Amino acid sequence: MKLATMGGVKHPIIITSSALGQAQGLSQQTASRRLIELERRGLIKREMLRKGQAVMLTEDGLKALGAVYFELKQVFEGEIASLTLVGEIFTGMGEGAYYVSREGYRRQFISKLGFNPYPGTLNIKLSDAQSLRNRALLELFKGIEIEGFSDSGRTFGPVKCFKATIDGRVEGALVMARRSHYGRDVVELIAPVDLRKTLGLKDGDVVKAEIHVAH
Amino acid sequence: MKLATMGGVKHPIIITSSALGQAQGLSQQTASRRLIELERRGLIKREMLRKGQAVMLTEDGLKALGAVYFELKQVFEGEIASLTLVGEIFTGMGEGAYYVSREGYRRQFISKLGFNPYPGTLNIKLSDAQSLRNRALLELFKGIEIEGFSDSGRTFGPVKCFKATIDGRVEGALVMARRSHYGRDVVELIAPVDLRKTLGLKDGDVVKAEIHVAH
DNA sequence: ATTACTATGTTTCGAGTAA
DNA sequence: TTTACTCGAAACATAGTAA
Repeated sequence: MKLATMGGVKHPIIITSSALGQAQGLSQQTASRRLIELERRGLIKREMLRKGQAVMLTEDGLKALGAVYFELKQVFEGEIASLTLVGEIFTGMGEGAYYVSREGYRRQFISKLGFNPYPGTLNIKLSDAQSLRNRALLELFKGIEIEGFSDSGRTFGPVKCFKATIDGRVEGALVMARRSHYGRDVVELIAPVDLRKTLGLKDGDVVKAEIHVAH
Repeated sequence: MKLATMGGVKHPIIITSSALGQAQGLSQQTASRRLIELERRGLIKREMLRKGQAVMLTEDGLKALGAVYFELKQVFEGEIASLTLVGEIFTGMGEGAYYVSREGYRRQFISKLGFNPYPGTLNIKLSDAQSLRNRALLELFKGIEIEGFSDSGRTFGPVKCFKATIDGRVEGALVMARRSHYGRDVVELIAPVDLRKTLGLKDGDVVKAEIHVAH
């Protein structure tokens, strides 16, 4: 938490173990040992410098902190209903259309999301820090589970979904594969209609998705 | 936190020490000891019942939890607006180093900014109109107050600081003396490291500082 | 300068158990 | 049943110091 409040979420912070200890009212040795332990647990990444070290939270580290934040948020503000993601749309290589139209998935989309998805996904590259944080928080929610299956010798993994309102106008869903072909800063949306056409979007346009997270 | 998430904020919750321990992956003894300690510190109120005890957070207990919540909120909601200042660096007459390394200031920098400043300041002459406007706006924010003090017959005045991200890489701070030896178009930055060395800067180079103004 | 190891002291934990 | 004490064990912190 101290590292996060010092700014180690966005950029690495350059700090010495003794300064970190001092900031926490602890010794240099304890700060050093804790940094080692956090690194071992994969919660931070470190790089040693001549004067101190560059420290930054990992995705897992931010997630662990998010779990605490979340619990407290529920105490102070009640349940969270939705998270907003903002980013630019871009064209993928058509894998989205392929997966979405697999019958094993399509059937579940219809029964669990309540709509027959248009064969294609809208790819969004998240741009701002808030969206990246919200994307990390989404990992903590259960969402709507789409089960994996096998089809003609291929296996298709399980997928987690969230209902979403896209640009305040279209009801669709966010789909998150356990192992995505994109990085953590990309999300994919589906809807009963062709989102590009319906919303009049082209590559580079900014789109906003409100993700509904029934707890 | 566990007691709060169990509902002990509004109404007392009725619980046994062994159930509380189990909920936290701890023993009955530890849960009991912790309840005693929380009560001693005035963070909870208790009433023993035949089967278990009625436990509720006090005002102080909720306040203590709130302090943690707000710190995390700033990490995740980014409730910190920021202003960008751009300008050319130049060499002063070494006064910066003198002031920064006064123990009366240094101690406060460590406790209030979270780092031990490198003994020297990076002077920036603001070049564009936007930066000059932002510099003026900074006067309106409270910032982080560094108190004045006396040392061997000399008085050192109060200083206002803002945490800052310099060139998107280093976390430091903007320091603004109430009565600066420079004009309104000059700002001074400090950081835990030698900014010139770390960022590879020389006189005349343009540097960008993102000033965080706690809301 | 740093980081981080070793040794030692201190705090925290839980088994056993009294009330 | 409970709560909570005692006490040995485990975890954690810091001083001293090597690299």
